[in-house]
Amino acid sequence: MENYHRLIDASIGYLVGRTSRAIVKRLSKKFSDAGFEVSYEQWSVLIHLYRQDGLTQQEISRLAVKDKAAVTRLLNALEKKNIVLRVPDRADKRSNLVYLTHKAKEFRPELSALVEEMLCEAEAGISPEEMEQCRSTLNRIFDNFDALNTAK
Amino acid sequence: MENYHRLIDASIGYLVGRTSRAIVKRLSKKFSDAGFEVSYEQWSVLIHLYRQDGLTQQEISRLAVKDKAAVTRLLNALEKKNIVLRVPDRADKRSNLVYLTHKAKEFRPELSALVEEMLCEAEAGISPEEMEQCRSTLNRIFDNFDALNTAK
DNA sequence: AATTAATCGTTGCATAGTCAACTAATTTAG
DNA sequence: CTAAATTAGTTGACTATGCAACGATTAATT
Repeated sequence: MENYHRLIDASIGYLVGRTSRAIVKRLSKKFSDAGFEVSYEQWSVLIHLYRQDGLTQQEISRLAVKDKAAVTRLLNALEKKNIVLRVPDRADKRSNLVYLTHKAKEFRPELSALVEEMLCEAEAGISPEEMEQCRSTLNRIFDNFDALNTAK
Repeated sequence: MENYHRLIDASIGYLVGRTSRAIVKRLSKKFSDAGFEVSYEQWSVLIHLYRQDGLTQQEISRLAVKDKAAVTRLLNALEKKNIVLRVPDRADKRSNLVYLTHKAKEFRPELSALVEEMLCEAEAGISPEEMEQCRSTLNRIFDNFDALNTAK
């Protein structure tokens, strides 16, 4: 009977899919409860800018592992809320350089704290070694697909 | 500097998110290349029906870990393509029982084979023990969030 | 038995993600 | 140096997701 187990409950697609949705749900709730008008996905763009300001959209797309069209729309939302700023690159007129506003810098610590909270919730009852092992395996799986998706 | 590492590259949200998207992308390509008009998400509903026919939409929603509105729409798409069939439950007039059509049963082996292929690609160069460990950790993480998301 | 609760499914609204087509700018080849 | 190829970003079309509100039906209370 249980030829299905491998295709469902034990399928890595099922496991990462539902975990991903649960995380988005949890962090979105934390953000909105705390009164921030930032979605999880918008955060996933912001965090790269917090690490380094003035990236092009292409760079953000690559770092966040999202389609450049998705990045365009996330930035539209963030720009409308005065959280980021697009500045045309004078050296290459095709590019925009994306900068954080003062407002964005101001609430960085609070957002980071909420994300830290979420990460702790995720890891409850799981040893650091086990988490590290899991991260490493997820990286290997992603690399396997990345090679296939980009190559062919 | 690298306070950011934990919030980005090593963040479980980042890792499961990008892996999930890579899997959806890969399997969608496999399905469409093979000429099937079924998306990954539609498959994620179908698979539960292959295991057991005649579920209610509520049951599918719970099994697939998706909002019931999402299930309604996936079933609309599947029904339009004559892959599933909604039958009003005579015992409880609020419910529909969802059945597979002959067509769906016919292409089950081929779809399953493509999913198996994808799972093998995912696990390339990773030992069975490591995969099992990863699955177990992902289950624990999901359970952590599930408790929080449903409880509060 | 009648009112109140809860449940099943649908719909409207909002956010995301991808692909393909397109414009504008830049780089590479001939 | 011009023509072709590449790159950056935007837009439109399509799919998927979740939340909240709703009507219909069933279950629970009193």
